[in-house]
Amino acid sequence: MAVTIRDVARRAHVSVATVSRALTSPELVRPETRTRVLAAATELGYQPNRAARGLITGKTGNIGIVVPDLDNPFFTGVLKAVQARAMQADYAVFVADSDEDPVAEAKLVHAMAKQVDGVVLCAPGLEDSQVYEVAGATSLVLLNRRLPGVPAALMDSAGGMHAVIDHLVALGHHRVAYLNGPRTSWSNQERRRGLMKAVAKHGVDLVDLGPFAPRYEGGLQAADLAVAADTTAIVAYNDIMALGVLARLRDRGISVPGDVSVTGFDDLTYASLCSPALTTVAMPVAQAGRTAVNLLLDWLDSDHTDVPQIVAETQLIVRGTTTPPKR
Amino acid sequence: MAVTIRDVARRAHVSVATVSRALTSPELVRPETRTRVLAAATELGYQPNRAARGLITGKTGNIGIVVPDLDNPFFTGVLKAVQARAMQADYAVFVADSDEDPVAEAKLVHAMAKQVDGVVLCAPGLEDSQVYEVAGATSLVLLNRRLPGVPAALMDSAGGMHAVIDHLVALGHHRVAYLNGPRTSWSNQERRRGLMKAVAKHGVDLVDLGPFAPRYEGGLQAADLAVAADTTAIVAYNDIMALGVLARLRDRGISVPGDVSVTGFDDLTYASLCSPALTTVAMPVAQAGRTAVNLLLDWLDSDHTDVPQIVAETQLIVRGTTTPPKR
DNA sequence: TTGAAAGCGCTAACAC
DNA sequence: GTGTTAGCGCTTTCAA
Repeated sequence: MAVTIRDVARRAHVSVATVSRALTSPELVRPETRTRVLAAATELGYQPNRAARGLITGKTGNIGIVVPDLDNPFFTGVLKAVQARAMQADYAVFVADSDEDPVAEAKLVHAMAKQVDGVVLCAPGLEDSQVYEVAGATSLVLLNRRLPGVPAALMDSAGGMHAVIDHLVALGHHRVAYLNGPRTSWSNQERRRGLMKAVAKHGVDLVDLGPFAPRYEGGLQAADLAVAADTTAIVAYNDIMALGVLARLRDRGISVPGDVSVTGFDDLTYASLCSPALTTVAMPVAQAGRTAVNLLLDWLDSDHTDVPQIVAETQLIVRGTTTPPKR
Repeated sequence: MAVTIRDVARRAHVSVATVSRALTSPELVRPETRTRVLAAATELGYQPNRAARGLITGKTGNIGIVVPDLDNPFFTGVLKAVQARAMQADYAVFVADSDEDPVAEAKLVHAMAKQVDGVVLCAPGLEDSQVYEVAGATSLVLLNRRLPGVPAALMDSAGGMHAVIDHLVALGHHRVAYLNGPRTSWSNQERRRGLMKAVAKHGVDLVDLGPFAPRYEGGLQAADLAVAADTTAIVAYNDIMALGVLARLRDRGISVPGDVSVTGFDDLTYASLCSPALTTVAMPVAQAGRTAVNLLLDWLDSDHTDVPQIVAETQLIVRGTTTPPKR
């Protein structure tokens, strides 16, 4: 068995209470005692049992994150930042992958609830009411989704999408296809909102396609529909779909950007490695991940009068898949 | 506060002990009692507190996984499978990212040790002695690394690299550059082992370059060196480096595969989306991830006489970046 | 088959 | 400033 607080107490010739205090509230013990306890703890290699501590304090020192797909670099980008920031704050992190299934998303939060102080939730597919329901089980911070009363780390997708249309219009495009991600996804709604606003402003002719699975395969499928609609530019819901579109167009001998311009969204690392490199919108995932953890930690000892929702800026990255149309 | 075992006991008109038994050792209670308890538990939405249970059983119901880089799809591929398999077995999973730092890798395992029943360790940079040292802290399964006495989920990288050379030789290449990953990495050693064997067998002229950082930037840097060495084929340690090589060659106006053939390793999804698509070796990451969890779970209730090390097969994927050399 | 009670490792009153 | 003690939610003897 591992070394317990009792072993340390014995070794330092004090009571277990003093050891506990020396470790968690140093100001409550005499400096010399504290030193002695700390020395004993170090010699023994003592590590407090967090589960036992949690049982009594009600805090676990853990946070959770649930994401729809760990194969999607967008979410692992968030995850990486979340885990880094959490570790810095001395929290450990549980991950769960819902496999894009809303039912699983809710279930996973509930399952985690007992073991964490709060969770960062990336659940684009969950209904609002469901989100409120799971919010009852544990403290929640939403990532990339805004809901009244729930803290959130957001990214300005609408603004990014507006910039995409501004860019295409500037190049001379008038007829544009938008490849929808999942209809109910907050992310898709936001992107579409920015799109519609820009489209209306510029009087662009919009062909609204989909919804498609926000995956490579979805792009493969969407490409043919977009081509049939005879547009000069294809705006994909995200990079992965755009990559699928690019692959399909290449297979069909349709040149990008010669015959058609294509844009993605997210700025995944690998999207810049295609030839031509993808024009896309950079999402500040790392920043949002860090922010989410900060919000969560703040939320845990706040009176909840103020519900922070922080928006990080997106940025259009113009690369090789967009040029003026031929006709 | 959440609903406890006491609430259930009260509701079912039994003692807490009976509730506990009904939930964990059904055969010890009368069927009717059991039914009554289960009903009460369901009505109340009771979920046992795992921390409290762990305190007494010594098992946490959690496993950990530590990886060098959550931005690397290779590791998130493993992670996804690990988490899926763990959830299936009713385990929750902790993740930690060491940021490629061996010191952090060891520290993270120690930090996790108290909260998990075991950990899946992806630590290419850790020294053997360090691995044994952390193995003292908790049950370990190594991923993609073989060490006597420690269970491991392996992939036949050496075989995959041998197949790469066989392929290049068959195309007519005689002078090949190998771009090393980190020298001390087990993975690089394995790949190099397969390479050396094949090179010796075929009498290929090998230019051994590096080590380089196993990242996109490493490939950027390596490309120029490989070109200067005047080889007809470049074998990269992994796909990410190969992607860097491709980008750099494109920038320099060197055609692939016209002027030089390039191969990667790992078969990341996005490696198939470059133009031309990358010839590479598929690593069975999902399979290895699942296997790792299975091994860990088995290990937990085994007598440790048998140390399983399971090797999954790799597969050469020939795509567009390899052709016969011009000269 | 069930209940009473001890106790896992720890923190938080409450005494001193 | 420090020790004693109760008890967090649960499982597991030990009796009945």
